[in-house]
Amino acid sequence: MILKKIKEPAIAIRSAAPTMIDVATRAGVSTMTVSRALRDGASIAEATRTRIMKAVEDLGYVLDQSAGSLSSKRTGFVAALIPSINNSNFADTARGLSDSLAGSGLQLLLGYTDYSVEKEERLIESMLRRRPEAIVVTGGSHTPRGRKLLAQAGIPVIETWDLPKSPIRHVVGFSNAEASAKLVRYLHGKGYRKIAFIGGTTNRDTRGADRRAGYEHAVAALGLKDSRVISFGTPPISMKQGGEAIARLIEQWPEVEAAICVSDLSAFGALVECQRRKWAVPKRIAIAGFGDFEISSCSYPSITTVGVHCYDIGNSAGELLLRAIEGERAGRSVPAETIITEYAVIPREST
Amino acid sequence: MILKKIKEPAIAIRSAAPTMIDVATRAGVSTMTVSRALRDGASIAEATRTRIMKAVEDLGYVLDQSAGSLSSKRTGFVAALIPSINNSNFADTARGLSDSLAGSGLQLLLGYTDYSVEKEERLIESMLRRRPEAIVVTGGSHTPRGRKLLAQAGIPVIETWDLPKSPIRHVVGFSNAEASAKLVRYLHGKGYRKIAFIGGTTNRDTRGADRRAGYEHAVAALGLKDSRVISFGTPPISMKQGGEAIARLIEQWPEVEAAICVSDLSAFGALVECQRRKWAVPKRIAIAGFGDFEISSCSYPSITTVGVHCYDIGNSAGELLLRAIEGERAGRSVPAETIITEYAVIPREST
DNA sequence: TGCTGGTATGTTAGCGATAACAAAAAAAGT
DNA sequence: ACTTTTTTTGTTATCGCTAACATACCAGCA
Repeated sequence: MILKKIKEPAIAIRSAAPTMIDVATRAGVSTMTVSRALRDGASIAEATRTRIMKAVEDLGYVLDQSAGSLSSKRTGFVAALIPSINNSNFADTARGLSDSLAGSGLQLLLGYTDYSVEKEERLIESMLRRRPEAIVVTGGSHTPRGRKLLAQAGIPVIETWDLPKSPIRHVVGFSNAEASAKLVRYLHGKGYRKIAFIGGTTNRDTRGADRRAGYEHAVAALGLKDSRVISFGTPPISMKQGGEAIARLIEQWPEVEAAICVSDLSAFGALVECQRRKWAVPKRIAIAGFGDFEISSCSYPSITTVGVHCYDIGNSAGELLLRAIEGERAGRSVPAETIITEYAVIPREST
Repeated sequence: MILKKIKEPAIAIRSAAPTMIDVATRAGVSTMTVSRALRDGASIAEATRTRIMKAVEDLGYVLDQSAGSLSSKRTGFVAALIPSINNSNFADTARGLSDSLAGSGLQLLLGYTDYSVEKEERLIESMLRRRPEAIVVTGGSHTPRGRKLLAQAGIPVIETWDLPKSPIRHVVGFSNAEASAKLVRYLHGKGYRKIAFIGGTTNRDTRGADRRAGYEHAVAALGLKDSRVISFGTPPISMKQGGEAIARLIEQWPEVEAAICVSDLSAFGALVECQRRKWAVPKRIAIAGFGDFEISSCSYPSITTVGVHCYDIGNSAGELLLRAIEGERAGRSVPAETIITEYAVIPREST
């Protein structure tokens, strides 16, 4: 009889993962003391802490944060939505964000929208179900419902990589149109007059669309008569598509002197296509990209581009969001902030 | 008196985000019914469901999954650790994983280890705190404690991108050493005899180290007297470092005929450096990479490489993990599985 | 009319942790 | 020795949801 009494709980306890109660029992303290020992900053007698840690180690216990966040009302999540995980620009932003969060105990919940606002809306909702303490999105274009969800979420919202006309709250970005226009003016200053733009076929990539708009605006402002736009491939366009696009460009407008590509990847594809066809770059045609990917500085000839501080966008967003979270928790009202990140035309050998 | 009673809760309730109780009250049902309405597959009268959805809409209610997972014991998380978020190979794997999870209701918790097993250990622990239903890691090298945490977690564990000697449980990958050896044999078959290897300085990138080992083994097996290894830069080495490395290689062993680079990025950097120095590729020196990044097919000349099915590694890992989760929940014992993914030498212009 | 078998909804009791307060123990001061 | 203060630990009551079981309801049929 006594034997049975001892045996049963022993078996029952080992079948499932240990909980804080198991640790507390083993260390001879209450769960609250265990909870305190596992977070830093709480006042615990050193001997007790050691005893608890021993029990934790013995049982292989790992704290359950979902349970903790339910009672503490802090999930420790920050949600971030980027268009693509395969684009080194956005990956850099994610890294910047992740790095700025390190040490704060916040964990990044990453989602990728595949450049679709509909997918973004679904992601916003599924992220919000996890009760993140802040959310970072890319760009200022959202579905009406997505926008509403963000606005009503009751957490800091940061839109990045763009300067939306009517931002939801905080912004960390720059004007893609203005950056693109700056590149046009740079080419104009170098003497090029017949300047073309290569981009994707749809406006799915809103930043790409903004760059095109900036190009058209700048070309008109400079009094260059015609704009020459090649739209080819579903955004984001690849290296290969950049190559095909430049072939079409030269076929359609043989007089063209320079091409601005929507991204460095397509610019590199265009450059290589020119090399294969023995069109000298920049003599026969100059090529410029956007984004300052590693490849633009490494190719031969190296590619003129617009340097964007991708990592900093993420990093600044992270710092802004930490400030906002802390402010809101302290009951202060946090004013909407817009951080404009820098960019610059980087002249290289291809123009 | 009565007025006060009515007012107070009204004020109190509106201050915070609405909970399921608010929705239930508004729709005139119990929270259980709301809970059922918000998940599919439950038997609910259509009229009731409509009424509940209306209340959800009116209140802007979003389900709290952390609370739900506490009681249902299912968090809906899958953790995945990759070395770098900026490497398109691993990003592809993450995408494959994410895609295979879509529709299952599972969400990816991504972490990057920066090629460090120590950082991996910390990440494993912080991921485990979120009680993921499965965990995917890159490679078979872990700290002893990391290994123990994984083994004791009580969830399916999948090691990827490698074929570990003693796997923890499931594996989806291939032998990097064998793949690298295959590339050596391919070059040997093309008549190259003085073959070099370019990689990083440390073994932090264990797959890179395996590739070097495979190279050395194959060179010895073919009876080629000397191995020529250039170690340069902290892994993962960049395009620029690939360029510097090949310059050193030619300086040190001018007789060298072919170079295998640890990745396509460094191979591209090496290629461009050769072009700048007017060393013909492949005539003066042949160059091969690893990974079949987009750049290797797009560069001019295009780069011979080993094609690895990165996306499939992630995708297969996802499918395997879904099976394992389902099996464990059904009480079945799930046998350890090893899925070997394909790879192939892709001959191109650079060799 | 009463019984069966299904569908639709409600009730109760946690899930595993932490906040907020309470109490006990130890240290310090007089 | 006896307060007073500080440090350490414990108690109780949730957090917001869902599992498991209980019950009400309805149609169909003998």
